[in-house]
Amino acid sequence: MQRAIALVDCNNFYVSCERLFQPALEGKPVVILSNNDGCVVSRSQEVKKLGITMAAPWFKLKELARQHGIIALSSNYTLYADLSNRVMRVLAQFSPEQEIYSIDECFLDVTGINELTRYAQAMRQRVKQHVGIPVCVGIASSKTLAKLANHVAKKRSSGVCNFNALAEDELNHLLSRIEVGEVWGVGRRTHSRLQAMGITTALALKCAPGERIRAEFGITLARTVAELGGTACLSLDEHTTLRAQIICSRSFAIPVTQLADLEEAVISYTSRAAEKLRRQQSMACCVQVAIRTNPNQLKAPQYQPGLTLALAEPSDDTRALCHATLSGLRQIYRTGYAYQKAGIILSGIIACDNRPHSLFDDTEAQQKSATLMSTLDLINRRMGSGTIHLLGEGITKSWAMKRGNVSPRYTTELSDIALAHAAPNK
DNA sequence: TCTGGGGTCCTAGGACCC
DNA sequence: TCTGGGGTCCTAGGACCC
Repeated sequence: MQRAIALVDCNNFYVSCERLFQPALEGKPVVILSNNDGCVVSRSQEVKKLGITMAAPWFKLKELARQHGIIALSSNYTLYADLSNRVMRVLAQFSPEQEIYSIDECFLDVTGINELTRYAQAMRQRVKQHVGIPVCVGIASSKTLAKLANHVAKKRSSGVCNFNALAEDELNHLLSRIEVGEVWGVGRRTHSRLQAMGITTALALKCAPGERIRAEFGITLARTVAELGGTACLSLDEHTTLRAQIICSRSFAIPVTQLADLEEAVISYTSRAAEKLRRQQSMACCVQVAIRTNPNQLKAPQYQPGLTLALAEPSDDTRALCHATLSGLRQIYRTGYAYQKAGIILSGIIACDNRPHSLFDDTEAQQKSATLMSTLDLINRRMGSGTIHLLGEGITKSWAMKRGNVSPRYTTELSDIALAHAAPNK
């Protein structure tokens, strides 16, 4: 039986989330900005038509935005994450095998289902009805082809495209009209190298000699070529495994020069990462800390050090992890630089159940730590993130990022719901 | 003046071992 | 002066994704 993989992708996800709660934004050009209102991370259809690209720096677009009356909102990840969960729960009803690939898309194994096109229409309708977010569905025999089918679906009013229902020459005709850079796994670098070889369309890549691709580009692109030919090389990953690394990094609202401010930031990021670590019931063996100056500030002196440290024993205790990241920070910090960003990475991640035991384990201290951490997590979940935190995180956080125009957390914060109702409907 | 954040996979090269 | 071959493990860096 032919394998059938569906890729369901939300349309302009962050913009659609905002429109759900501010219907007045419907039909207007809207962009959502990254942290610090730095660049564009989601665009409405009207904005895409103006030629504004993904990740374009906002400050360069302000004049164009004024001319066209573009509405810019700061990103509100709490809201987007909550709506994403709802979309994914609805889609899970359509297949027992679901891979949540990103905040706004998932793969579903729909092998063996009859009338796939009608089935895909049912997905769209149910998500629209239950959550209010518009989605498009692409179906094909491999994940890479399903991504391309979705690309085609986005341009159709039906919002659905099923490659499995097409004859070979019909499919090839569609692929011949898609630029090779649109193929999943072909980034900027590979795109220009392929073009230099005369491979400019998805069809040309599908027909490229596998061995030459393998030799010149490596195994990853060779798999992509096989997938374009309908041979599934990538399986659905149902995320039962632990994350291999947990990253927390942010740019500052203003350049930071003092060690004390960097210390506050690093403690705060380590605390967020430690929460994630405990949420997946795991411990880390290594921490990495990195800071950097602004690489776009070409004239300023540049410095971007990083340091990885092994912990004496695996830990999920915020205090132990902060102790390590702070010690790393103090080793790499130098005066005389204007730092723009700091980040930490937890790695060497193992499940708590697999923690190695040693003769010298202090069981009592370990239990105390576990109790303290789970109490901390419980309070922060109930009372709001950051209710209890280490004092070293700082109170004022002068370095914290700026978000000029953020919407209320309509679905997750009681006080914001009240605010939403009190606000006059302009 | 102002350019995000969080992740994965692959590869090359060094250290080390027998 | 001459200085093997093969294996493993780790890390850094590159490329990609959304």
